[in-house]
Amino acid sequence: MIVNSNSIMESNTMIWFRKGLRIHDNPALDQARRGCKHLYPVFVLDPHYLDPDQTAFSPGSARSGLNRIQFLLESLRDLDASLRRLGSRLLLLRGEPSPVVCRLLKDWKIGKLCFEFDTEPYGLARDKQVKDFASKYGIEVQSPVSHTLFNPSDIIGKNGGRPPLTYQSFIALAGRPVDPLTTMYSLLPPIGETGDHELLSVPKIEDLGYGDISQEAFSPFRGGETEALNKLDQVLEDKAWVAQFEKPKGNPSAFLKPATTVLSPYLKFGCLSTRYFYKRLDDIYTSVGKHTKPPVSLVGQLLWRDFFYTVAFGTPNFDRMKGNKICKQIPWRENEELFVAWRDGRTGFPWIDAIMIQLKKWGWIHHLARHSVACFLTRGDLFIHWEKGRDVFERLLIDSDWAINNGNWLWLSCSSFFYQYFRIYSPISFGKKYDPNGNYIRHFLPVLKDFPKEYIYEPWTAPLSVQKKANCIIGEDYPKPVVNHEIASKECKKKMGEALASPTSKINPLDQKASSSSRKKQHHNDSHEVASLKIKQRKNMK
DNA sequence: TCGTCTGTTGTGCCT
DNA sequence: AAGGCACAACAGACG
Repeated sequence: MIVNSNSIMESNTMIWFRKGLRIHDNPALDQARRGCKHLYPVFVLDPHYLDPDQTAFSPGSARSGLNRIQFLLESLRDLDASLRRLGSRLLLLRGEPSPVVCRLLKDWKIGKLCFEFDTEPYGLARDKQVKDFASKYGIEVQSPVSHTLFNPSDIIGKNGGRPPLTYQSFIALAGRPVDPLTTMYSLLPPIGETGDHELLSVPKIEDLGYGDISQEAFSPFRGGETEALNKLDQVLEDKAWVAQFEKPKGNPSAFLKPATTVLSPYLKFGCLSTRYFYKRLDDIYTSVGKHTKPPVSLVGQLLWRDFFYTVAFGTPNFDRMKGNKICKQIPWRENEELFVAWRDGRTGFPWIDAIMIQLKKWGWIHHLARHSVACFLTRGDLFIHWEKGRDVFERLLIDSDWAINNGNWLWLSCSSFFYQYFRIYSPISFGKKYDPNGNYIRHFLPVLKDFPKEYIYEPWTAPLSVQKKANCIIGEDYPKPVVNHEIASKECKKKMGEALASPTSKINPLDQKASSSSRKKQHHNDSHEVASLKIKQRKNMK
């Protein structure tokens, strides 16, 4: 703790925005604006996040698809506008965030630095550099936890130093979250001298070197706190819907009016405070009386978010199979061809492909749609590593969130939390039960739009005359299925059963040395199974 | 929390 | 008035 002896140092404060791109319920901002003469609101544009990467599989940077970059820029534009209304503005700089912030701290003679605590490994490493620098120069640092309902450290502490691994145990530890701040600002302290640092205005996506992007379909969801609060009001208007919300009952094929709130991208960037959202929901529950409960209710969804944040924070290598103590070790297979077919929406299963196209175009898909394609890629059909799928989601989703995305891939692939590996989503009947006419498929896969509904989920079974009439020949205009679901899912179940029963599924190659003989044996079985599956697939293609 | 398939039972409506 | 029919809701097997 730095003593408040140096009034010159005290007078300059920096609020460093990363997530938490909002004014409302922003503890870091609130702490920053107190008792300072000059307030410097900073955001650092990271070239790795923004600049085009030609080697990536979709338009975007090394770290993000175009839709999420767009969402971030919109959020920054909105934040800047809000700050300007309060007599301030967003100071935008470009470069690697930590060194840039350190330079600014020094050049602007900052006495106090505030930023929202970030629990992700990337954020922790980034912030450590800045904290070390600050402590070296006697700069006070405040980093309140406000991205989640609870402080993951508190929950882990209450649980004896280990993160709770079930939702119910998490709930038992959590209690009620703290109330959001309700302070309304009319004016923030002014910005001081900024010297010769180049301050940018929020770039347009065209300014980032993406050339002609008019061909890319952009997400229908706009970023920013203003948009978030408007959407929240819209969602909460229908109190009966809010009170009766049950997550598993949503319709994944609804896209004109999605079955969930689609507030996740705003939570991801902190355009919407999760504590404020919680409070608003709680008020509705109180006024309505009868309402659904966790885990299925809307509040239950916020708690799921905190659950995954907590486990992710307390689990080393949470985003990997190897070295991850809570992750089953499963001999996933390598198959680039099948993986690329999945990623690019060319599996030949219209339900799967339509979802992957919506993901690419919108940057958002329904929760159960995520389940469908994740199951298909991993334990359901292709038996490909969940990390490969995780990477695709992480890039394309506008709401992609490190803890939640990894948590759900662990869940869906039966690698952690959930192990009912024989519960496999059918790539044919699951979608059909919600959307028998196939409107969702027709919309996202227009090549199939004239297929009769009898065949639209399994177009390869349509007689050639039907294919001709629909102007879409399977194998030419739309791919044949890459696997036979009956056979592939049976193989997967067999392999999952063996993998989960095997003691090696618990052995963690980085922690414990598996005996070399058992490893060899496992590898042998693995390649044998892949070979036999390939033969079967070839047979089915005919 | 969030599977699929099949078979049974119950319901509403028609003739 | 009883039988036929379609369909929803549910239960159990499967793995």
